[in-house]
Amino acid sequence: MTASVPAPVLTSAEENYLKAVFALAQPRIGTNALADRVQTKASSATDMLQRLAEKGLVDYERYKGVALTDAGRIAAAAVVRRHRLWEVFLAETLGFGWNEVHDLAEELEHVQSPELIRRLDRFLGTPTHDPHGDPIPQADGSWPAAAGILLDQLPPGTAFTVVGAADRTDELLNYLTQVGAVPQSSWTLLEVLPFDGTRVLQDDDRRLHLSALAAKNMWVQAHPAGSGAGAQAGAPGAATAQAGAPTEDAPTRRDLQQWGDETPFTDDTH
Amino acid sequence: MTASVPAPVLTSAEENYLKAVFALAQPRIGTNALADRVQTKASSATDMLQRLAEKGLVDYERYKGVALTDAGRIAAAAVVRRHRLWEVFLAETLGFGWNEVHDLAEELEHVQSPELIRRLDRFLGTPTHDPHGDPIPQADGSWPAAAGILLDQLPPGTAFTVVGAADRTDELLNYLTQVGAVPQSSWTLLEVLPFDGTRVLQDDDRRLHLSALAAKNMWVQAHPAGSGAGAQAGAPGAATAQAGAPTEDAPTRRDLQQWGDETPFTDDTH
DNA sequence: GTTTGTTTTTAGATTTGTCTAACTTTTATT
DNA sequence: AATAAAAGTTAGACAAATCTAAAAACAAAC
Repeated sequence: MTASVPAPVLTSAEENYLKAVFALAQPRIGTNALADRVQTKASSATDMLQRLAEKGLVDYERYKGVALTDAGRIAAAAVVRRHRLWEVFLAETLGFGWNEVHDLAEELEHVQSPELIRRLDRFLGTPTHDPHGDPIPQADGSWPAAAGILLDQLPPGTAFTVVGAADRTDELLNYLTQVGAVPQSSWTLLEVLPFDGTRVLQDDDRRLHLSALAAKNMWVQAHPAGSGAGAQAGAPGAATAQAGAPTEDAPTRRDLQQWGDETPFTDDTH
Repeated sequence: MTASVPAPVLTSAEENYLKAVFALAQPRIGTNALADRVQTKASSATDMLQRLAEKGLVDYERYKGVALTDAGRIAAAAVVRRHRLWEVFLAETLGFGWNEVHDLAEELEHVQSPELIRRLDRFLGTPTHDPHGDPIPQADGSWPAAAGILLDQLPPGTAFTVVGAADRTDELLNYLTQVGAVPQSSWTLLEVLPFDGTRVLQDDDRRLHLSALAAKNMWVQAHPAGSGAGAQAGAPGAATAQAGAPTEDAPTRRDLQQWGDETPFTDDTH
Protein backbone atom coordinates (compact mmCIF):
# COMPACT_ATOMS: atom_id res chain seq x y z
CA MET A 1 0.00 0.00 0.00
CA THR A 2 1.83 3.01 -1.20
CA ALA A 3 -0.83 5.52 -0.36
CA SER A 4 -1.31 4.28 3.20
CA VAL A 5 1.81 6.24 4.04
CA PRO A 6 0.49 9.67 4.97
CA ALA A 7 1.62 12.65 2.94
CA PRO A 8 4.50 14.08 4.94
CA VAL A 9 4.32 17.62 6.23
CA LEU A 10 7.83 18.09 4.95
CA THR A 11 9.59 16.02 2.33
CA SER A 12 12.91 14.40 3.16
CA ALA A 13 14.68 17.00 1.06
CA GLU A 14 12.97 19.83 2.89
CA GLU A 15 13.92 18.33 6.22
CA ASN A 16 17.51 17.98 5.15
CA TYR A 17 17.77 21.60 4.10
CA LEU A 18 16.10 22.68 7.30
CA LYS A 19 18.54 20.69 9.37
CA ALA A 20 21.43 22.22 7.45
CA VAL A 21 20.18 25.76 8.00
CA PHE A 22 19.74 24.95 11.66
CA ALA A 23 23.27 23.64 11.89
CA LEU A 24 25.00 26.43 10.06
CA ALA A 25 22.95 29.57 10.56
CA GLN A 26 24.70 31.17 13.50
CA PRO A 27 22.75 34.25 12.62
CA ARG A 28 22.40 33.71 8.85
CA ILE A 29 23.88 31.41 6.26
CA GLY A 30 24.66 31.95 2.59
CA THR A 31 23.29 29.98 -0.33
CA ASN A 32 26.61 28.47 -1.30
CA ALA A 33 27.47 27.24 2.17
CA LEU A 34 24.06 25.67 2.41
CA ALA A 35 24.29 24.04 -0.99
CA ASP A 36 27.66 22.71 0.01
CA ARG A 37 26.28 21.18 3.13
CA VAL A 38 23.40 19.36 1.50
CA GLN A 39 25.56 18.36 -1.45
CA THR A 40 23.64 20.18 -4.14
CA LYS A 41 24.20 23.24 -6.27
CA ALA A 42 23.51 26.80 -5.23
CA SER A 43 20.66 27.01 -7.69
CA SER A 44 18.91 24.08 -6.05
CA ALA A 45 19.41 25.66 -2.67
CA THR A 46 17.85 28.88 -3.92
CA ASP A 47 14.80 26.97 -5.14
CA MET A 48 14.39 25.16 -1.88
CA LEU A 49 14.88 28.25 0.22
CA GLN A 50 12.08 29.97 -1.61
CA ARG A 51 9.84 27.00 -0.86
CA LEU A 52 10.81 26.89 2.79
CA ALA A 53 10.26 30.64 3.03
CA GLU A 54 6.76 30.20 1.62
CA LYS A 55 6.08 27.61 4.30
CA GLY A 56 7.22 30.09 6.91
CA LEU A 57 10.15 28.01 8.09
CA VAL A 58 12.98 30.30 7.06
CA ASP A 59 13.47 34.01 6.80
CA TYR A 60 14.96 34.39 3.35
CA GLU A 61 16.02 37.53 1.52
CA ARG A 62 17.49 37.56 -1.96
CA TYR A 63 21.27 37.87 -1.90
CA LYS A 64 21.23 38.13 1.90
CA GLY A 65 21.16 34.54 3.06
CA VAL A 66 18.70 32.77 5.37
CA ALA A 67 17.91 32.30 9.02
CA LEU A 68 15.36 30.02 10.66
CA THR A 69 12.06 31.36 11.87
CA ASP A 70 10.74 30.13 15.21
CA ALA A 71 8.62 27.58 13.39
CA GLY A 72 11.67 26.48 11.43
CA ARG A 73 13.71 26.09 14.57
CA ILE A 74 11.09 23.84 16.08
CA ALA A 75 10.79 21.72 12.95
CA ALA A 76 14.55 21.40 12.64
CA ALA A 77 14.94 20.38 16.26
CA ALA A 78 12.39 17.64 15.69
CA VAL A 79 14.46 16.26 12.84
CA VAL A 80 17.64 16.41 14.90
CA ARG A 81 15.83 14.67 17.73
CA ARG A 82 14.74 11.83 15.45
CA HIS A 83 18.21 11.53 14.00
CA ARG A 84 19.97 11.30 17.32
CA LEU A 85 17.48 8.93 18.87
CA TRP A 86 17.99 6.57 15.95
CA GLU A 87 21.72 6.91 16.42
CA VAL A 88 21.39 5.83 20.03
CA PHE A 89 19.23 2.92 18.94
CA LEU A 90 21.70 1.82 16.31
CA ALA A 91 24.64 2.04 18.68
CA GLU A 92 23.17 0.80 21.94
CA THR A 93 20.53 -1.61 20.81
CA LEU A 94 21.99 -2.97 17.61
CA GLY A 95 25.65 -2.58 18.50
CA PHE A 96 26.79 -0.42 15.60
CA GLY A 97 29.99 1.55 16.16
CA TRP A 98 29.75 5.31 16.62
CA ASN A 99 31.43 5.71 13.27
CA GLU A 100 28.66 3.77 11.52
CA VAL A 101 25.48 5.24 12.89
CA HIS A 102 25.27 8.55 11.10
CA ASP A 103 24.42 7.49 7.56
CA LEU A 104 21.77 5.03 8.66
CA ALA A 105 20.16 7.53 11.01
CA GLU A 106 20.09 9.90 8.07
CA GLU A 107 17.61 7.56 6.41
CA LEU A 108 15.65 6.55 9.47
CA GLU A 109 15.10 10.11 10.64
CA HIS A 110 12.66 10.75 7.81
CA VAL A 111 10.17 8.10 8.87
CA GLN A 112 7.13 10.11 9.86
CA SER A 113 5.51 9.11 13.12
CA PRO A 114 5.48 11.04 16.37
CA GLU A 115 4.25 7.91 18.12
CA LEU A 116 7.21 5.91 16.83
CA ILE A 117 9.64 8.49 18.17
CA ARG A 118 7.86 8.65 21.49
CA ARG A 119 8.10 4.92 21.91
CA LEU A 120 11.65 4.74 20.68
CA ASP A 121 12.63 7.45 23.15
CA ARG A 122 10.97 5.55 25.94
CA PHE A 123 12.52 2.26 24.94
CA LEU A 124 15.97 3.83 24.96
CA GLY A 125 15.37 5.32 28.39
CA THR A 126 14.99 8.92 27.23
CA PRO A 127 18.66 9.43 26.44
CA THR A 128 20.10 12.92 26.62
CA HIS A 129 23.04 12.52 24.24
CA ASP A 130 23.79 10.55 21.10
CA PRO A 131 26.83 8.28 20.65
CA HIS A 132 28.94 11.27 19.59
CA GLY A 133 28.06 13.12 22.77
CA ASP A 134 25.72 15.53 21.03
CA PRO A 135 22.66 16.63 22.97
CA ILE A 136 19.30 15.19 21.96
CA PRO A 137 16.50 17.78 21.90
CA GLN A 138 13.92 16.55 24.39
CA ALA A 139 10.23 15.99 23.76
CA ASP A 140 9.48 19.25 25.56
CA GLY A 141 11.83 21.17 23.30
CA SER A 142 14.62 21.61 25.82
CA TRP A 143 18.28 20.98 25.03
CA PRO A 144 20.40 18.97 27.44
CA ALA A 145 23.71 20.54 28.45
CA ALA A 146 27.00 19.26 27.07
CA ALA A 147 27.81 15.68 27.93
CA GLY A 148 31.17 16.60 29.45
CA ILE A 149 34.26 18.67 28.82
CA LEU A 150 36.94 18.40 26.18
CA LEU A 151 39.86 16.16 27.06
CA ASP A 152 41.83 19.27 26.28
CA GLN A 153 40.67 20.94 29.46
CA LEU A 154 41.16 18.04 31.83
CA PRO A 155 43.91 18.41 34.44
CA PRO A 156 46.55 15.64 34.47
CA GLY A 157 46.04 12.87 36.98
CA THR A 158 42.30 12.76 36.45
CA ALA A 159 40.32 9.61 35.69
CA PHE A 160 37.58 10.02 33.10
CA THR A 161 35.13 8.33 30.78
CA VAL A 162 34.85 9.04 27.08
CA VAL A 163 31.40 10.38 26.22
CA GLY A 164 31.68 11.65 22.68
CA ALA A 165 33.64 13.40 19.98
CA ALA A 166 33.31 17.02 18.95
CA ASP A 167 34.56 16.16 15.48
CA ARG A 168 32.42 13.47 13.90
CA THR A 169 34.46 12.84 10.81
CA ASP A 170 35.20 9.26 9.88
CA GLU A 171 38.91 9.97 10.27
CA LEU A 172 38.68 10.77 13.95
CA LEU A 173 35.98 8.26 14.82
CA ASN A 174 37.71 5.41 13.05
CA TYR A 175 40.99 6.30 14.71
CA LEU A 176 39.52 6.47 18.18
CA THR A 177 37.64 3.24 17.62
CA GLN A 178 40.82 1.54 16.52
CA VAL A 179 42.80 2.57 19.58
CA GLY A 180 39.88 1.74 21.86
CA ALA A 181 39.03 5.26 22.98
CA VAL A 182 35.33 4.66 22.45
CA PRO A 183 32.33 5.97 24.35
CA GLN A 184 32.04 4.50 27.84
CA SER A 185 35.68 3.47 27.96
CA SER A 186 37.51 4.73 31.04
CA TRP A 187 41.03 6.11 31.26
CA THR A 188 43.31 8.15 33.45
CA LEU A 189 45.12 11.16 32.04
CA LEU A 190 48.67 10.54 33.25
CA GLU A 191 50.36 13.58 31.84
CA VAL A 192 50.45 16.23 29.16
CA LEU A 193 53.78 16.25 27.35
CA PRO A 194 55.12 19.81 27.40
CA PHE A 195 56.65 19.62 23.94
CA ASP A 196 53.51 19.22 21.79
CA GLY A 197 50.71 18.74 24.25
CA THR A 198 50.39 15.02 23.62
CA ARG A 199 48.10 13.34 26.17
CA VAL A 200 49.29 10.13 27.78
CA LEU A 201 46.37 7.97 28.81
CA GLN A 202 46.35 4.85 30.93
CA ASP A 203 43.81 2.08 30.71
CA ASP A 204 43.60 -0.96 32.96
CA ASP A 205 46.10 -2.64 30.71
CA ARG A 206 47.10 -0.25 27.95
CA ARG A 207 48.89 3.04 27.59
CA LEU A 208 47.86 5.39 24.82
CA HIS A 209 49.31 8.57 23.35
CA LEU A 210 46.84 11.01 21.87
CA SER A 211 47.71 14.16 19.96
CA ALA A 212 46.65 17.55 21.23
CA LEU A 213 44.37 17.83 18.22
CA ALA A 214 42.61 14.57 19.07
CA ALA A 215 42.32 15.66 22.71
CA LYS A 216 40.71 18.89 21.65
CA ASN A 217 37.98 16.89 19.96
CA MET A 218 37.04 14.36 22.61
CA TRP A 219 34.22 14.86 25.06
CA VAL A 220 35.04 13.28 28.38
CA GLN A 221 33.54 13.23 31.81
CA ALA A 222 35.88 13.39 34.82
CA HIS A 223 35.25 10.82 37.50
CA PRO A 224 34.22 12.19 40.90
CA ALA A 225 37.25 13.12 43.00
CA GLY A 226 37.31 10.28 45.52
CA SER A 227 36.35 7.45 43.20
CA GLY A 228 38.46 4.33 42.76
CA ALA A 229 40.02 2.81 39.67
CA GLY A 230 37.13 1.35 37.73
CA ALA A 231 34.57 4.00 38.59
CA GLN A 232 31.82 4.20 35.98
CA ALA A 233 29.52 7.14 35.59
CA GLY A 234 27.01 5.29 33.48
CA ALA A 235 23.43 5.16 34.68
CA PRO A 236 21.28 2.03 34.44
CA GLY A 237 17.96 1.79 32.70
CA ALA A 238 18.79 2.49 29.11
CA ALA A 239 18.58 -0.19 26.50
CA THR A 240 21.73 -2.03 25.64
CA ALA A 241 22.03 -5.15 23.58
CA GLN A 242 19.96 -7.87 25.15
CA ALA A 243 19.72 -11.55 25.87
CA GLY A 244 18.91 -13.61 22.85
CA ALA A 245 20.38 -10.89 20.73
CA PRO A 246 24.10 -10.82 21.34
CA THR A 247 25.57 -7.85 19.59
CA GLU A 248 29.30 -7.58 19.31
CA ASP A 249 31.17 -4.51 18.15
CA ALA A 250 31.88 -1.16 19.63
CA PRO A 251 30.35 -0.18 22.92
CA THR A 252 28.83 3.24 23.29
CA ARG A 253 28.26 5.93 25.83
CA ARG A 254 25.41 6.13 28.28
CA ASP A 255 23.55 9.06 29.68
CA LEU A 256 25.62 10.83 32.27
CA GLN A 257 25.07 13.56 34.77
CA GLN A 258 25.09 17.02 33.33
CA TRP A 259 27.91 19.52 33.34
CA GLY A 260 28.25 23.09 32.31
CA ASP A 261 25.48 25.16 30.89
CA GLU A 262 27.15 26.64 27.86
CA THR A 263 25.99 24.12 25.28
CA PRO A 264 28.90 24.76 22.92
CA PHE A 265 26.87 24.09 19.82
CA THR A 266 29.70 22.98 17.65
CA ASP A 267 28.25 23.86 14.28
CA ASP A 268 27.53 20.36 12.95
CA THR A 269 24.10 18.87 13.36
CA HIS A 270 24.62 15.31 12.45
CA MET B 1 24.44 15.02 4.08
CA THR B 2 22.01 14.07 1.42
CA ALA B 3 24.45 12.31 -0.84
CA SER B 4 25.92 10.16 1.91
CA VAL B 5 22.88 8.00 1.48
CA PRO B 6 23.89 5.50 -1.19
CA ALA B 7 21.92 5.40 -4.41
CA PRO B 8 19.43 2.60 -3.90
CA VAL B 9 19.43 -0.38 -6.19
CA LEU B 10 15.68 -0.04 -6.36
CA THR B 11 13.62 3.01 -5.53
CA SER B 12 10.89 2.75 -2.93
CA ALA B 13 8.30 2.84 -5.68
CA GLU B 14 9.98 0.00 -7.53
CA GLU B 15 10.13 -2.05 -4.37
CA ASN B 16 6.47 -1.45 -3.70
CA TYR B 17 5.43 -2.59 -7.15
CA LEU B 18 7.68 -5.61 -6.85
CA LYS B 19 6.14 -6.57 -3.57
CA ALA B 20 2.68 -6.21 -5.06
CA VAL B 21 3.51 -8.43 -8.01
CA PHE B 22 4.97 -10.93 -5.61
CA ALA B 23 1.83 -10.91 -3.53
CA LEU B 24 -0.69 -11.15 -6.32
CA ALA B 25 0.94 -12.98 -9.20
CA GLN B 26 -0.24 -16.50 -8.63
CA PRO B 27 0.99 -17.19 -12.08
CA ARG B 28 0.46 -13.74 -13.62
CA ILE B 29 -1.29 -10.54 -12.65
CA GLY B 30 -3.01 -7.89 -14.75
CA THR B 31 -2.15 -4.23 -14.90
CA ASN B 32 -5.37 -3.04 -13.30
CA ALA B 33 -5.15 -5.39 -10.35
CA LEU B 34 -1.60 -4.28 -9.79
CA ALA B 35 -2.44 -0.59 -10.08
CA ASP B 36 -5.22 -1.17 -7.63
CA ARG B 37 -2.90 -2.75 -5.14
CA VAL B 38 -0.31 0.01 -5.19
CA GLN B 39 -2.97 2.68 -5.30
CA THR B 40 -2.05 4.19 -8.63
CA LYS B 41 -3.56 4.24 -12.09
CA ALA B 42 -3.15 1.52 -14.68
CA SER B 43 -1.04 3.83 -16.81
CA SER B 44 1.44 4.30 -14.02
CA ALA B 45 1.60 0.56 -13.51
CA THR B 46 2.33 0.05 -17.18
CA ASP B 47 5.22 2.50 -17.00
CA MET B 48 6.67 0.88 -13.95
CA LEU B 49 6.30 -2.63 -15.32
CA GLN B 50 8.28 -1.66 -18.36
CA ARG B 51 11.04 -0.38 -16.10
CA LEU B 52 11.03 -3.46 -13.94
CA ALA B 53 11.10 -5.62 -17.05
CA GLU B 54 14.16 -3.74 -18.28
CA LYS B 55 15.84 -4.46 -14.98
CA GLY B 56 15.06 -8.13 -15.42
CA LEU B 57 12.84 -8.37 -12.38
CA VAL B 58 9.55 -9.16 -14.06
CA ASP B 59 8.47 -11.03 -17.14
CA TYR B 60 6.14 -8.58 -18.80
CA GLU B 61 4.26 -8.91 -22.06
CA ARG B 62 1.98 -6.25 -23.48
CA TYR B 63 -1.65 -6.96 -22.72
CA LYS B 64 -0.70 -10.25 -21.07
CA GLY B 65 0.12 -9.22 -17.52
CA VAL B 66 3.28 -9.86 -15.50
CA ALA B 67 5.04 -12.52 -13.48
CA LEU B 68 8.19 -12.30 -11.42
CA THR B 69 11.47 -13.58 -12.74
CA ASP B 70 13.76 -15.48 -10.38
CA ALA B 71 15.70 -12.30 -9.74
CA GLY B 72 12.44 -10.49 -9.05
CA ARG B 73 11.33 -13.15 -6.62
CA ILE B 74 14.55 -12.80 -4.68
CA ALA B 75 14.34 -9.02 -4.59
CA ALA B 76 10.71 -9.11 -3.52
CA ALA B 77 11.40 -11.60 -0.75
CA ALA B 78 14.10 -9.28 0.58
CA VAL B 79 11.60 -6.45 0.81
CA VAL B 80 9.05 -8.68 2.53
CA ARG B 81 11.75 -9.81 4.93
CA ARG B 82 12.62 -6.24 5.84
CA HIS B 83 8.97 -5.34 6.24
CA ARG B 84 8.15 -8.20 8.55
CA LEU B 85 11.26 -7.85 10.67
CA TRP B 86 10.36 -4.22 11.28
CA GLU B 87 6.84 -5.32 12.18
CA VAL B 88 8.24 -7.65 14.81
CA PHE B 89 10.43 -4.87 16.12
CA LEU B 90 7.55 -2.43 16.34
CA ALA B 91 5.31 -4.93 18.09
CA GLU B 92 7.70 -6.75 20.38
CA THR B 93 10.29 -4.12 21.14
CA LEU B 94 8.27 -0.93 21.03
CA GLY B 95 4.93 -2.40 22.06
CA PHE B 96 2.81 -1.32 19.10
CA GLY B 97 -0.38 -3.29 18.55
CA TRP B 98 -0.56 -5.70 15.60
CA ASN B 99 -3.07 -3.37 14.01
CA GLU B 100 -0.59 -0.48 14.04
CA VAL B 101 2.61 -1.98 12.73
CA HIS B 102 1.90 -2.27 9.03
CA ASP B 103 1.97 1.34 7.92
CA LEU B 104 5.12 2.13 9.85
CA ALA B 105 6.91 -0.95 8.56
CA GLU B 106 5.92 0.18 5.09
CA GLU B 107 8.20 3.17 5.55
CA LEU B 108 10.98 1.47 7.45
CA GLU B 109 11.29 -1.36 4.95
CA HIS B 110 12.83 0.95 2.38
CA VAL B 111 15.84 1.86 4.47
CA GLN B 112 18.72 0.38 2.55
CA SER B 113 21.25 -1.54 4.61
CA PRO B 114 21.84 -5.28 4.67
CA GLU B 115 23.87 -4.86 7.83
CA LEU B 116 21.00 -3.09 9.57
CA ILE B 117 18.67 -5.94 8.71
CA ARG B 118 21.18 -8.55 9.82
CA ARG B 119 21.57 -6.88 13.18
CA LEU B 120 17.87 -6.26 13.59
CA ASP B 121 17.19 -9.92 12.83
CA ARG B 122 19.74 -10.96 15.41
CA PHE B 123 18.45 -8.55 18.01
CA LEU B 124 14.94 -9.90 17.58
CA GLY B 125 16.16 -13.47 17.91
CA THR B 126 15.74 -14.42 14.25
CA PRO B 127 11.96 -14.53 14.35
CA THR B 128 10.12 -16.77 11.93
CA HIS B 129 6.78 -14.98 11.81
CA ASP B 130 5.54 -11.43 12.04
CA PRO B 131 2.83 -10.23 14.46
CA HIS B 132 0.14 -11.27 11.98
CA GLY B 133 1.51 -14.79 11.83
CA ASP B 134 2.98 -14.35 8.37
CA PRO B 135 6.26 -16.14 7.68
CA ILE B 136 9.42 -14.06 7.51
CA PRO B 137 11.71 -15.03 4.63
CA GLN B 138 14.99 -16.07 6.24
CA ALA B 139 18.44 -14.74 5.45
CA ASP B 140 19.16 -17.91 3.48
CA GLY B 141 16.06 -17.39 1.35
CA SER B 142 13.98 -20.12 2.97
CA TRP B 143 10.37 -19.62 4.01
CA PRO B 144 9.21 -20.80 7.42
CA ALA B 145 6.07 -22.93 7.46
CA ALA B 146 2.76 -21.53 8.64
CA ALA B 147 2.70 -20.42 12.25
CA GLY B 148 -0.26 -22.60 13.07
CA ILE B 149 -3.68 -23.63 11.81
CA LEU B 150 -6.86 -21.66 11.38
CA LEU B 151 -9.13 -21.58 14.41
CA ASP B 152 -11.66 -22.89 11.93
CA GLN B 153 -9.98 -26.25 11.87
CA LEU B 154 -9.46 -26.71 15.57
CA PRO B 155 -11.49 -29.45 17.29
CA PRO B 156 -13.62 -28.29 20.24
CA GLY B 157 -12.12 -28.83 23.67
CA THR B 158 -8.65 -27.82 22.55
CA ALA B 159 -6.51 -25.21 24.29
CA PHE B 160 -4.59 -22.92 21.96
CA THR B 161 -2.59 -19.74 21.58
CA VAL B 162 -3.35 -17.02 19.06
CA VAL B 163 -0.43 -16.57 16.67
CA GLY B 164 -1.77 -14.38 13.88
CA ALA B 165 -4.56 -13.36 11.57
CA ALA B 166 -5.02 -14.46 7.99
CA ASP B 167 -6.97 -11.29 7.24
CA ARG B 168 -4.94 -8.22 8.17
CA THR B 169 -7.58 -5.59 7.63
CA ASP B 170 -8.02 -2.99 10.32
CA GLU B 171 -11.56 -4.19 10.84
CA LEU B 172 -10.54 -7.65 11.98
CA LEU B 173 -7.39 -6.62 13.83
CA ASN B 174 -9.09 -3.84 15.72
CA TYR B 175 -11.95 -6.14 16.64
CA LEU B 176 -9.69 -8.91 17.88
CA THR B 177 -7.56 -6.42 19.79
CA GLN B 178 -10.66 -5.02 21.44
CA VAL B 179 -11.93 -8.39 22.62
CA GLY B 180 -8.45 -9.42 23.73
CA ALA B 181 -7.84 -12.15 21.18
CA VAL B 182 -4.34 -10.87 20.47
CA PRO B 183 -1.18 -12.75 19.61
CA GLN B 184 0.18 -14.80 22.50
CA SER B 185 -3.14 -14.84 24.32
CA SER B 186 -4.30 -18.33 25.27
CA TRP B 187 -7.82 -19.73 25.13
CA THR B 188 -9.74 -22.95 25.11
CA LEU B 189 -12.25 -23.66 22.36
CA LEU B 190 -15.25 -24.81 24.36
CA GLU B 191 -17.66 -25.54 21.55
CA VAL B 192 -18.78 -24.76 18.06
CA LEU B 193 -22.42 -23.72 17.94
CA PRO B 194 -24.20 -25.88 15.36
CA PHE B 195 -26.47 -23.10 14.13
CA ASP B 196 -23.96 -20.70 12.62
CA GLY B 197 -20.60 -22.09 13.57
CA THR B 198 -19.93 -19.51 16.26
CA ARG B 199 -16.86 -20.39 18.34
CA VAL B 200 -17.17 -20.15 22.10
CA LEU B 201 -13.80 -19.43 23.69
CA GLN B 202 -12.82 -19.48 27.32
CA ASP B 203 -10.05 -17.44 28.88
CA ASP B 204 -8.88 -17.61 32.49
CA ASP B 205 -11.59 -15.16 33.35
CA ARG B 206 -13.55 -14.35 30.22
CA ARG B 207 -15.83 -16.07 27.78
CA LEU B 208 -15.87 -14.93 24.19
CA HIS B 209 -18.06 -15.64 21.18
CA LEU B 210 -16.39 -15.43 17.79
CA SER B 211 -18.14 -15.65 14.45
CA ALA B 212 -17.30 -18.42 12.01
CA LEU B 213 -15.88 -15.78 9.69
CA ALA B 214 -13.53 -14.48 12.38
CA ALA B 215 -12.50 -18.04 13.26
CA LYS B 216 -11.68 -18.70 9.63
CA ASN B 217 -9.19 -15.84 9.76
CA MET B 218 -7.30 -16.53 12.94
CA TRP B 219 -4.06 -18.45 13.07
CA VAL B 220 -3.80 -20.44 16.26
CA GLN B 221 -1.49 -23.05 17.66
CA ALA B 222 -3.00 -25.92 19.62
CA HIS B 223 -1.36 -26.68 22.93
CA PRO B 224 0.27 -30.08 23.25
CA ALA B 225 -2.25 -32.73 24.29
CA GLY B 226 -1.29 -33.23 27.94
CA SER B 227 -0.54 -29.63 28.87
CA GLY B 228 -2.27 -27.84 31.73
CA ALA B 229 -4.30 -24.68 31.85
CA GLY B 230 -1.83 -21.88 31.37
CA ALA B 231 0.47 -23.65 28.95
CA GLN B 232 2.41 -21.21 26.82
CA ALA B 233 4.12 -22.16 23.63
CA GLY B 234 6.27 -19.05 23.51
CA ALA B 235 10.03 -19.49 23.35
CA PRO B 236 12.45 -17.27 25.23
CA GLY B 237 15.27 -15.31 23.70
CA ALA B 238 13.53 -12.81 21.52
CA ALA B 239 13.48 -9.16 22.35
CA THR B 240 10.52 -7.86 24.23
CA ALA B 241 10.17 -4.49 25.88
CA GLN B 242 12.90 -4.05 28.45
CA ALA B 243 13.75 -2.59 31.81
CA GLY B 244 13.98 1.17 31.79
CA ALA B 245 11.70 1.17 28.82
CA PRO B 246 8.27 0.06 29.94
CA THR B 247 6.03 -0.37 26.96
CA GLU B 248 2.37 -0.86 27.53
CA ASP B 249 -0.13 -1.82 24.87
CA ALA B 250 -0.91 -4.94 23.00
CA PRO B 251 1.25 -8.01 23.46
CA THR B 252 2.36 -9.96 20.46
CA ARG B 253 3.22 -13.45 19.38
CA ARG B 254 6.52 -15.16 19.74
CA ASP B 255 8.21 -17.68 17.53
CA LEU B 256 6.59 -21.04 17.89
CA GLN B 257 7.31 -24.51 16.72
CA GLN B 258 6.46 -25.21 13.13
CA TRP B 259 3.42 -26.96 11.80
CA GLY B 260 2.32 -28.11 8.43
CA ASP B 261 4.32 -27.70 5.29
CA GLU B 262 1.76 -26.18 2.98
CA THR B 263 2.58 -22.55 3.51
CA PRO B 264 -0.87 -21.36 2.47
CA PHE B 265 0.39 -18.13 1.00
CA THR B 266 -2.71 -16.15 1.52
CA ASP B 267 -2.31 -13.64 -1.28
CA ASP B 268 -1.46 -10.55 0.73
CA THR B 269 2.13 -9.60 1.32
CA HIS B 270 1.86 -6.94 3.91
C1' DG C 1 -18.59 -12.09 -36.91
C1' DT C 2 -19.86 -7.51 -35.77
C1' DT C 3 -20.82 -4.85 -31.83
C1' DT C 4 -20.28 -3.72 -27.06
C1' DG C 5 -17.63 -3.37 -23.06
C1' DT C 6 -13.61 -4.02 -20.38
C1' DT C 7 -8.70 -3.93 -19.99
C1' DT C 8 -4.47 -2.11 -21.29
C1' DT C 9 -1.52 1.01 -23.46
C1' DT C 10 -0.01 5.48 -25.34
C1' DA C 11 0.32 10.45 -25.34
C1' DG C 12 0.83 14.54 -23.04
C1' DA C 13 0.97 17.15 -18.66
C1' DT C 14 2.43 17.89 -13.73
C1' DT C 15 5.31 17.89 -9.44
C1' DT C 16 9.56 17.39 -6.96
C1' DG C 17 14.16 17.78 -6.94
C1' DT C 18 17.90 18.12 -9.34
C1' DC C 19 21.37 19.90 -12.90
C1' DT C 20 24.28 23.32 -16.17
C1' DA C 21 24.91 27.63 -18.14
C1' DA C 22 24.23 32.28 -18.25
C1' DC C 23 23.19 36.45 -15.94
C1' DT C 24 22.99 39.74 -11.80
C1' DT C 25 24.24 41.48 -7.42
C1' DT C 26 27.44 42.19 -3.85
C1' DT C 27 32.06 42.44 -2.09
C1' DA C 28 36.93 43.20 -2.40
C1' DT C 29 40.92 45.21 -4.64
C1' DT C 30 43.50 48.44 -6.57
C1' DA D 1 35.24 54.86 -8.25
C1' DA D 2 36.33 51.10 -11.57
C1' DT D 3 36.93 46.68 -12.02
C1' DA D 4 37.66 41.93 -10.89
C1' DA D 5 36.15 38.15 -8.13
C1' DA D 6 32.86 35.85 -5.44
C1' DA D 7 28.27 34.88 -4.28
C1' DG D 8 23.66 34.41 -5.62
C1' DT D 9 19.79 34.05 -8.93
C1' DT D 10 17.25 32.93 -13.14
C1' DA D 11 16.31 30.17 -17.15
C1' DG D 12 15.92 25.98 -19.27
C1' DA D 13 16.43 20.98 -19.12
C1' DC D 14 16.03 16.41 -17.16
C1' DA D 15 14.56 12.11 -14.49
C1' DA D 16 11.26 9.87 -11.49
C1' DA D 17 6.73 9.15 -10.51
C1' DT D 18 2.56 10.34 -11.06
C1' DC D 19 -1.92 11.92 -13.42
C1' DT D 20 -5.96 12.48 -17.20
C1' DA D 21 -7.73 11.67 -21.59
C1' DA D 22 -7.80 9.21 -25.63
C1' DA D 23 -6.62 5.29 -28.54
C1' DA D 24 -5.80 0.24 -29.12
C1' DA D 25 -6.37 -4.61 -27.97
C1' DC D 26 -8.89 -8.19 -26.22
C1' DA D 27 -13.14 -10.75 -24.60
C1' DA D 28 -17.86 -11.79 -25.00
C1' DA D 29 -22.60 -11.45 -26.41
C1' DC D 30 -25.71 -11.32 -29.59
